[in-house]
Amino acid sequence: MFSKACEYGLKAMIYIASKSLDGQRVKIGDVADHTGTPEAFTAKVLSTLSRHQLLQSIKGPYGGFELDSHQLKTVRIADIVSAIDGNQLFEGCALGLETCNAEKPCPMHHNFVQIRNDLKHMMESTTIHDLATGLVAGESILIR
Amino acid sequence: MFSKACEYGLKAMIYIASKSLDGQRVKIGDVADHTGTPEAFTAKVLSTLSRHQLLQSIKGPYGGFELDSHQLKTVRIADIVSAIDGNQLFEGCALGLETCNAEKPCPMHHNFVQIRNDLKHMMESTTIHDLATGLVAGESILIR
DNA sequence: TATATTTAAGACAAAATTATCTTAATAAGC
DNA sequence: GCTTATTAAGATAATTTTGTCTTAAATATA
Repeated sequence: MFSKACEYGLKAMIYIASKSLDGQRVKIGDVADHTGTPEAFTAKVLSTLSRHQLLQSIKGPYGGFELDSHQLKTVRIADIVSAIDGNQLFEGCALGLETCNAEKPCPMHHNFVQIRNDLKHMMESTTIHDLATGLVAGESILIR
Repeated sequence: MFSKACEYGLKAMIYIASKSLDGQRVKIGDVADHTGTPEAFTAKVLSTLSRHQLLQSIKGPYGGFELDSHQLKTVRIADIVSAIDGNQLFEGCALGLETCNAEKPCPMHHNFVQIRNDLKHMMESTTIHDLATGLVAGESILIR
C-alpha cells in the first residue's frame, strides 16, 4: 500500500508528534530507535516532510525535530502520504490507466470507487494528533 | 496499490477472459496489443498465473492463452493479486509491523481495519467473469 | 520426421527504490 | 571566534522491480 519511505515517514511523524505533545524535541537517532527504521534513510524522509512544512527541524545543539502546535492540529495522514508517495493511491486508476472515471471506466473502476473514497476520507480526516495521543495513552505501539 | 506486474496481470486476465467468453484463444502479442502492456514482461506474469492454474496456456500453432469454463467462474481478483503481489495488501500492517492486530495495534490499525476488510471482501467476491462481461458489453475499457 | 508456431525459462539489462556514507550548513555555549 | 552537536544535501552502493533477449520445449500440420 505505502512505500517503505512512506511507512518510515508516518512512523517517525507519529513518534515525533507524541513527544511534541509532551513539549519534547527529538533527535534523529531517537526517532530511529523508537520506530525501528533505518536512521539515515528516515532522516532524508523527514527532510522531505520538513520542506513540505509538516514538521519543524532545528539544527545544532539541542536541535532535532518537533511539531509546533499548528502542525499538531492540522497535519493529516493524507498530507504525509502525498508528500512522500504522491496522490496516486487516492486519485489513480487501479489498473494504471491515465484516464479512468465514471464515463470511461476501467473494468475495475466501479468496484474500487467506494473503497478509494473511504480511504481518502479516512486519511483526510485523521490528524497526526489523533494518532499520537493513542500512542501516548499506550493504546498502540510503533515497534516490535 | 498494485505493482506494475500485478496491473499487467489483471489487465491481461480480463482481456483473455473476455475472449474466452467468446470461445477464442489469444496469443501473447494480441494480449499486449489490447492491454498496452510490455509483451515479454506480460508473458512472464501470465506464466506465473498459469503455474497457479488461473488460466490455461497452450504451446505451439493455434496455441495461446484462455480461461476454461471453471476458471471463468471461479477465478477472483484476489487470486490474481495474491499470486503476483502476495497477500500483504489484504493482511499486512499499513506501517509494516510484523504483528499488528486489535490486541497489539499500530497507531493506524483501527483506522484501516474496516477499509482493508472492504477491500478484501470486494476482491474475494469479484470474479474475472464479472469484469470480462463488462468489457465485452462495452461498459469499460482496458487501454487508452 | 521436418517445419513452423507458440509459450517457458533463464540470462541479462535498465530503472526505481532503499540504504549508507561523507561533507556542508547551522546554531548553541563557552 | 572556537568547538561541539545537530540536520541538510549530495554521492555512492545495494537491492528490488521492471523490462528485454535468447534459447529451449511443446505441439499442430504436412
